[in-house]
Amino acid sequence: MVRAPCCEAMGLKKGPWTPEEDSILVSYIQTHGHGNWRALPKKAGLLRCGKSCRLRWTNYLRPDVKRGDFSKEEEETIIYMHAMLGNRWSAIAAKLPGRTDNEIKNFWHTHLKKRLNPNQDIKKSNPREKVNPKEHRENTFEEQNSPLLIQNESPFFEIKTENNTADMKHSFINDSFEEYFPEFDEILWSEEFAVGGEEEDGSMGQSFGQPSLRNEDAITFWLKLLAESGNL
DNA sequence: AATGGAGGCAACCGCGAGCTG
DNA sequence: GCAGCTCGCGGTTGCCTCCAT
Repeated sequence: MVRAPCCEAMGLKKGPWTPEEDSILVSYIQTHGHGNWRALPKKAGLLRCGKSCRLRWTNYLRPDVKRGDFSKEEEETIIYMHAMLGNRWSAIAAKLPGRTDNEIKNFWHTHLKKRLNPNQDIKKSNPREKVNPKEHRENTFEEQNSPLLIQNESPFFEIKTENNTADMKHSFINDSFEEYFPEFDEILWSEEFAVGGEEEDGSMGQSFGQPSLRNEDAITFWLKLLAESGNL
């Protein structure tokens, strides 16, 4: 398959968006809808690629995007969802109306990650060091799929809040997940783990497909499995 | 007041999935 | 079934701001 050339080939603009560009994009979409993103910038008269327009719209210009600090509830939701889903930012964002995956991802990396793993602070000696993306993806498979368990080597985690009033300690194995997120299984099963949804290791989809497992049982099963593999 | 490092955030890149002809 | 295209996602980068010295 041949990749469609992106922006740079056509001398299109990159970098931060100006207020003028924003207003052009907003007014075009409000009038015509976004339709085909690739064709949009040309029609709207923007020197940007469609990808850039889509990103700008979905992350910042959409009217329903919520700006500002994350609430305590939102933080806790992110932490819990991340513990369950790993770096599935879009799935986590689906649980937080008005928040975008990019925003959540940034928030996680800049605030929550450190708070949850103060000792495992990302190697800071050379933060801009280039990493081979391919290699990186392969190496971080475990982290992506069971970050909580890898990071803490225990099926527990603590949420440290600024005033420490909401410190929590969860046991995923013992607590009822639905207690915290009654509607979560809807996302988990309909969006994320529906037929063949997650098959990087070649087994997940298959096992999740087992109709005899209740949702909670299945979650428990996978958490136990991940916990065990983390101790190997 | 100048400067250098660290942190935060907006934006880009590359890949895979899904759709269509 | 295949090729080409678009879209969405997650990882990464680069710039800007803030703060300590």
